[in-house]
Order: sequence, then C-alpha cells, then structure tokens
Amino acid sequence: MVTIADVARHAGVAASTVSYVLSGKRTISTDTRERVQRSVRALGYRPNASARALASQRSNVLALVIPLRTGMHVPVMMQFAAAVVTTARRYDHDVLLLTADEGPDGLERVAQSSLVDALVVMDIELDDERVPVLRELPMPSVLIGYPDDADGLTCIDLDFVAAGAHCVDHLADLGHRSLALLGTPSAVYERQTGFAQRTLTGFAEAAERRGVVGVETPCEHTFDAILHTVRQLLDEHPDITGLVVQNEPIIGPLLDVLRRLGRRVPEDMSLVAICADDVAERQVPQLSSVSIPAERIGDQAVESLITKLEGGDVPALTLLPPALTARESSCQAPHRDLTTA
Amino acid sequence: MVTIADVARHAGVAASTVSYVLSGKRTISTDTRERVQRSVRALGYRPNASARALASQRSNVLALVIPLRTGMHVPVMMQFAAAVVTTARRYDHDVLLLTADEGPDGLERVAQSSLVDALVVMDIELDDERVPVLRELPMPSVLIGYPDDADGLTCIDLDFVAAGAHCVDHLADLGHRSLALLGTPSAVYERQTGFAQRTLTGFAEAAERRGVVGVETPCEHTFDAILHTVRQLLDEHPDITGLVVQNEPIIGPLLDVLRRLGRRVPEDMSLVAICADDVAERQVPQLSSVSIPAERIGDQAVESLITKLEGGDVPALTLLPPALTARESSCQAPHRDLTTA
DNA sequence: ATGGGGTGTCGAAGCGCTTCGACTGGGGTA
DNA sequence: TACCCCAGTCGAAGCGCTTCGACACCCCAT
Repeated sequence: MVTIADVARHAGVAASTVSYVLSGKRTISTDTRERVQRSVRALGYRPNASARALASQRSNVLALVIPLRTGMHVPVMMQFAAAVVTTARRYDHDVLLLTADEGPDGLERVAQSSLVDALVVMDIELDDERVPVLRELPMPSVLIGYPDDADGLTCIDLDFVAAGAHCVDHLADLGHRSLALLGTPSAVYERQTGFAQRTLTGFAEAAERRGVVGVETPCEHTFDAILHTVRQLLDEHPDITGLVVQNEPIIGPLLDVLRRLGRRVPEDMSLVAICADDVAERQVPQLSSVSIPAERIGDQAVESLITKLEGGDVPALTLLPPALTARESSCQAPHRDLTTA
Repeated sequence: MVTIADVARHAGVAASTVSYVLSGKRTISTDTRERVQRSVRALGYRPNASARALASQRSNVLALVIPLRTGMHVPVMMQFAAAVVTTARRYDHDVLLLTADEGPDGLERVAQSSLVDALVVMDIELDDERVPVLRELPMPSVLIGYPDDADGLTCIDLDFVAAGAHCVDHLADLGHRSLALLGTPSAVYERQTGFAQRTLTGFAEAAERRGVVGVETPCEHTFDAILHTVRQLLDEHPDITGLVVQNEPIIGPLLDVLRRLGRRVPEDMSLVAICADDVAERQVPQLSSVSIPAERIGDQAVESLITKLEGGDVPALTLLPPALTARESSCQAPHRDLTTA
C-alpha cells in the first residue's frame, strides 16, 4: 500500500506538501503541484480513509437510516436511497446503510464512534423515539418526514397535507361529491407515520372545505383484503364516485377489484393515486396521480446536510409542493343532479 | 469525546489494558476486567472507529454494490440489502452502500482507501468488467450471481438453470406440451445478465429433455408491451398452455392481459412465476412459483465474506437449490389428446 | 532456597494522515 | 539600503487506537 510518505519521497517534497496539494488548503507553486500530482498518478496513491478521518475528524461518510418494515413502499425508498448515494458522491461522501431496527442505539453507535459525519433518517413517526437522540447528537442530521415536535431539527418532506387536499380538489372540481381515501395498511397509521396521517388530514380538511363527503379507510396488501375493504366501502357509501389511493402495492389489484365489482374507471369511479409516476403510467387506464419526488427529496436531504457540515444554515422544515398530473383515471362525475350547492 | 485514555485513567490502568479488556486478546484478571468495564459504562466510552481502523488495519465495514438500473427488480434487491445489513451487524460490521454506476473505479476507490474490508457485489453480468478488478483487489469479495469465468472468485446465487428447468418439469408433469418463457426486458438479456440467461438455458434444456415445445420472449414493463407480447406469442403459438414468468413487475398486468384475451388461469393457461413468495401469494389466483430466497443469499454472502476475512475457506460457487411451490395458477393441461409419447 | 514458567499489566512504537507554527527567500516599500 | 511581508515549503506534533515486547510477580517443582 502506497502512503503519502512514498509520494513525498518520489516527488522530492515533504509529506505535508503532498497533503496541501491534495487538499488545496495552502498555496503551492505550480511547479511543485504538478510534480506531486505526477507522483500521485505514477504510484497510484489513494489516501487511507481511516488515517484521514482520524487526523481531520471527518470521515466523509453519511449514515442513511432506512425502514424495513411492513407497509413501507419499497421502490420509493430505493429511489430515495439511490438519490442519497448519488448526491453524496457528488460531494465526495460515502453512505453507510443502517436499518431502522437498530433503533436509537444504532444512531448513537455510528455517531459517537465517529463512523459518520452526519445522518439522514427516513420514515419519521409523529412521536419518534429517535428524535431526542438526534437532538443530542454532536453532528448534523436531516429527517425525511417530520415529527410533531420538530424543534431544532432539519426536516424535509413532500407536503402530504397539500397532497391529500389536491386530490380532493381535483375530484371536487370534476363534480364528485362523495369521496373515499383508500390508505396504507392500518399498521402504518398505528405507528403514527407522518405521511399517512397528514394525507388523511389534508383529505379531510379539503373535503370539509369543499363541502363533499370524505370517508377514509386503511387497506392491507392482500387481494382479499382489498376486495373486502372496497366492497364494504361501496356498500356503506354507494354514492362514492371518487377514490384517492395512497398505497402503491394495491393499485394493480384495486383496478381488478373495481372491475369485478362492476365499476368502470373512470366512467363510474374516478381514481387519483399518490404514487411514483412510473407506477401511475404503467396502469390501464393510466392513473391521475400526485407523484412522490423521491429523488428530489434525497438530493435535497444530502444538500442540506452538506450545508450544515460546512457550517451553513438551512431551513428547519422544507415541504416540497405536490404536483397532480391528470391522466385517464379521473373524469367528470356521472351527473345525478346538477345543483352546485 | 471520551477516549481510551480517559477510561484508563478512570479505572487506574494503562490504555493498553483497556484495549485488551475490550478485545479479549489477552487474559485480564477478573478484578481488572470488571473495573474497566465499569469505567467504560460510567463514561459512556465508544472506541473511535477511525483510530481503531488505522491501528488495526480493519475498518469493520463491508461494501455492498447495488444495481440501480432498468429492469432490475427492486423489492428483491431491497430484501437482499436488508439481509446483508442485518447479517453484517451480527458480525459487528457495518455496510457501505455503493451504486453500480460508479463502476470498477468505485470498487477500487473504497478498497484501496481501506474504507472497507471486503465487498459484496450484486447483479454480475456474464462478462462483467468489475470481475478482473475484484480479482486484483487486496481484499475478499463475494459476488451475487456469477460470470462466465468465475476463477478465483466466490460466487453465490440461486440456481437459475435449475429454476428454469423446475418450471418446465412442473408444467410438463401436468401434461402441458407447449410452453413459453416470458422473461425480463430485453435490456437485461442484452446486458448478459447471468440470472436471465441461465433461466433461459434451464428452460430450453428441460423443454428439450421433456420433449415439449418451449419458446422464449423478453417482455417490457408497460401494459401495452405486455399485451402486445402476449398477443403475438399466442397468435404464433396458439397451442401454448403453460407460461413461465420471470419478470416480477409484469405479473399483475399479465393476469389482466390473459383475462382480456379470454384465457382463464389456470383452466386455459397454467402459470408459473419466478418471484418472491409474497408476490405470488398476493395474486388472484395465487401463483405457483419458484421463490427467490433473497434473504438467504444475503445472509450467505456475508457469512462467506466474514469467513474469508478470518482466513477461512469457502466454496468458490454456492448455488442454492430452487424450490417450486405449487399454488392455484397451474393445473392439469386441458386434454386434447392422450398420447404420452 | 533457587529456578522456571505462567499470568497479568505496562510502556512505547507505530498506523497514515492533517495542520500548526516556523523558516526561507524574493519582491516591494520606505 | 534596510525592512517587511507574503508565498511556498518543511518538520513535528498529534488524532485515538492496537499490539509487541518487556517486566513483575507468584506459584510450583526441584
């Protein structure tokens, strides 16, 4: 293994000079700089990460804490992780992957051992036990999602309240008067997951504001559960003509179920999903949807973290505005009466 | 930050003694050991990872290289990654996440800078450009999948040749005489991805061996592509009664397509998928399937790597035997003639 | 009583890098 | 001409840990 001393000897300079050439932290004459760079290339020198971290107190590694629990939508998380890694690399950082089931201790472990310089934590619950730990940790962190008490934290998320509301507005604009939100599995709500709760809030508030009926129900992933949930929903509320779905894996089977129950989409039943664009576009009919900008969130998270590492300031809460794309699955409500109030 | 010197002072011993207590590499009297342990707890001491890595030449970090490309099935990879992280933690290691698009250079970077002790590389192509790099690297690695020339490497994979064959055997046993393999998107084949190629081989060999007709076609992910592919397939081979599917995201839409084309599953068309069990079970009808044991592969990969790190020997190639679970989507072929030969 | 072999502990020497202070020499200013 | 300043470079001191060899000390066999 070639060390900085080897490079220094080869270039006929001191080791510290090599270091300064590499880091650019002091001015070095063009002549010397080029000579050193040639030696670096000639010897194939790579600085030893541990030595560098030890001396500089910076590991150039970010922790990414990913949930691996039931009901989480996997492809979105993967997109997200990919964005984090890619963006981190742009800033010359690497990413250490942690699973959420290490819990708060896992965060303390990697932080206090200086394995990482900063943390990105996904899937934050409204009352998340990791939050107090993050507050005390001697390094910056960014949360994806945000807890009830976000004091002193940096949080980034899609504005799910607005997302829920957008869906309602879209359907209400099309004349639908009775809507349902088909949500995530109940376990996700029970865990007090922020995005699920907030969509629900946005949905309910918007329904109220628009003076339309809005009912909500969780939905598990199995086909039978979907069938049962939808059947019961339509039995109890036969006048529902608009469905908002926040549950990516059930989308395919749901379309099936509706067909089975004799509801055509969109003629009898309009559908708006909250999901990744490619999923919406893959369906038949293509779904109107509010997309989840996983990539942008991941980018943003890393950029905020880097800014904080460099001592900069970032907003405490960044809420990305949701965008609804109307596709084939939503249309004018079948008219039964034409009163508008 | 509390250091080993603080602990040593607190316990009234030398720093080296603390180190030996922590590592267990020398015998320490019970008395001293307990005193040190108390001090460690009292001060909340955590060894500094960089210092440890620098001194011991071991970072206790494994690299995991994940593909983020088109046509890869995401949930399986996620399961896989989760298994790797979980198992690595069991052996007191962490996992650094790399994306495949850093290419061979990424591997060299993390290896030569001693950021990691070993590597797990997924999604190996038959002629993978990373393979020669891995051979030269001064640290162990495990490949998921295996290239044509696997000399000097450690590879783990599901036996996809056997998987393809199992599917054929299952259908042939049920009396089907004309089968098709609906594969991954063509990009995956063009990349010479091992698992896709090998399934194809197994499928073709088994069809030959059983004396049944076996045709193969790639299939893209969009609904239209699926519809078109299947329609064309059935036009050209109207006597096909058995379908093998190795393309997880199309499974839902495919069932739709078959329904549209007037083929009932399994009465008119038997289906066997190569996919995760939960996906198979979620469909209606539930699919007969060969499952992809992502978790076992992940475990196995890490365990092999740890063994190698400790100087142990591991088999060059571990092929996990595939298991076919018969569910509702496959049944006796509709009889048109009863000759068996 | 003496020697030998464990057992338990210590001190010091690195691991490979960054960074600080100090030094040199050349150019500009007074 | 004397002075100062700055650009460019060097040497040395760590960063916090592991590990090697050395050293007591005690117990047992002689």
